[in-house]
Amino acid sequence: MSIEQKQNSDLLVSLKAKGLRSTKQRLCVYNIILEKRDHPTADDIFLRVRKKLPKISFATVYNCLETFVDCGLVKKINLDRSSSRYCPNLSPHAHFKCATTGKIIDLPINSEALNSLNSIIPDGFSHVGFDLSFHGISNPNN
Amino acid sequence: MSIEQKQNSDLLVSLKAKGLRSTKQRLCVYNIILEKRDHPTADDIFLRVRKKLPKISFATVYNCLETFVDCGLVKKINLDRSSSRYCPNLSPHAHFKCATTGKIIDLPINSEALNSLNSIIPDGFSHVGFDLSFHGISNPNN
DNA sequence: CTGTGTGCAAAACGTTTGCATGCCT
DNA sequence: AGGCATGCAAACGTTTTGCACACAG
Repeated sequence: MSIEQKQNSDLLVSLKAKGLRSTKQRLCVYNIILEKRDHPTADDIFLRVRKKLPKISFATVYNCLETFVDCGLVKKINLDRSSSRYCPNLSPHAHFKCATTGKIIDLPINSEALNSLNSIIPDGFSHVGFDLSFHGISNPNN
Repeated sequence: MSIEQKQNSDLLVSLKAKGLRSTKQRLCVYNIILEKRDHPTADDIFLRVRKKLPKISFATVYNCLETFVDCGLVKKINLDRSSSRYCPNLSPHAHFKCATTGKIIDLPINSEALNSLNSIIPDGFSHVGFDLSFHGISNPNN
């Protein structure tokens, strides 16, 4: 089974679990997000998907993305007021935005650092999720 | 010297250091941000400032806010795609957004947790700043 | 006086909506 | 066959812009 087929079957399961239909637009958008994992914006995704599905609309891209976020398949990240970006990395991680290259890099968060993050939250607060981003200059080798 | 005078003198020093002029609009916007410290949006600020300066424009509020952010007097926070919010707390802290009340609470970050955050960043990366936010349910007493 | 900051209106930008049509199940 | 998903265009909310005027230094 190819990686893409594996990915599609993940998608099918997740959609079915939510009572959602499998469409070629959803499959294509999902594969595009998994392909480069470069934190594309909705517009980036629209342009890439249109190469394969020239008739797809912007609204459909947004619909698909919202569906995936609701299913927990994709994370929406808002580093600033510009476009939201979409990330298929579901394990605990932070984002580092390089001021020089503009690239966004995933930084894994180990359990020790995760505990430390939890310690910031006062007792009695129920903690559902977090967003952590850094900005600076990444290593030139990256 | 009143707290407001102290605050204004901070602003005057910071503006002067950047070669910027002191205007009644800037003083008023700055005081509004310091007053309630409830992470107001630009629109919130506009409405509050207009009570004191009825002729102020939206563009001026945005200009002031951008100036303050550039001076490092105020932090701009983007928790989601809705309006940016402005925060005068300059010490290291995270934000907790309560899903029930919608309130945003500052959570101080001690030096231990700060070190832990730094440990997430790979060697060779120069780290300029971070943004950390949590969402969940805050303690009902808050 | 000089020119930066302001007020106004319109534009820009990313995203969402309403509605008719298409297609998955 | 039924109804959810799509495509289109227009609307939306937030923020930025261009320009003439005001006022701080």
